[in-house]
Amino acid sequence: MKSEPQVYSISDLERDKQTIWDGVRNYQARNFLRQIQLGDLAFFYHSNVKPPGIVGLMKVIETDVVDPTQFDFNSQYYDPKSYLQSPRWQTVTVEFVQAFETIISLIKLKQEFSDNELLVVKKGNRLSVMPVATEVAKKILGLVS
DNA sequence: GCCAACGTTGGC
DNA sequence: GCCAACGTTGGC
Repeated sequence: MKSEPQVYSISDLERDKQTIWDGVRNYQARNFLRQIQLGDLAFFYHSNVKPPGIVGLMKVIETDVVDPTQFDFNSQYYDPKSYLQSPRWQTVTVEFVQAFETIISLIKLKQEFSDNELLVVKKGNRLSVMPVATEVAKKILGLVS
């Protein structure tokens, strides 16, 4: 799950302990959010910074959360075409688990994984939420220690 | 700052 | 339904 750290960083999550992962406005990314199961772990990825990469780990503590910002007129994520009776955007609530001591940079990820193994290293992939296979996730965690 | 790789919009 | 124009993401 990607976030630009100047908008919301792993440090912010550590401070807040938990957060609703709001603002996703891409249907493919939303569909991935819908597939997330309670208790799933997720990597926190810092995008649009130097260097980009995975900076920590979090845990999903609530699924099928209606993104409140879609109904918030003052939010940049306000969606006038979404209705209270049938919300368009669902997301999850995540809990802080761990901030890695060093970033696992995108460069490192590209060295370790093919774009078939790990979607985030695929050229042109701009989705802010992507699935990671369990075996790949284990290997990534292995890079931390 | 550039630009590739998308996704979205709207005229037809 | 097609597709040109436009907007956005995000690595580089």
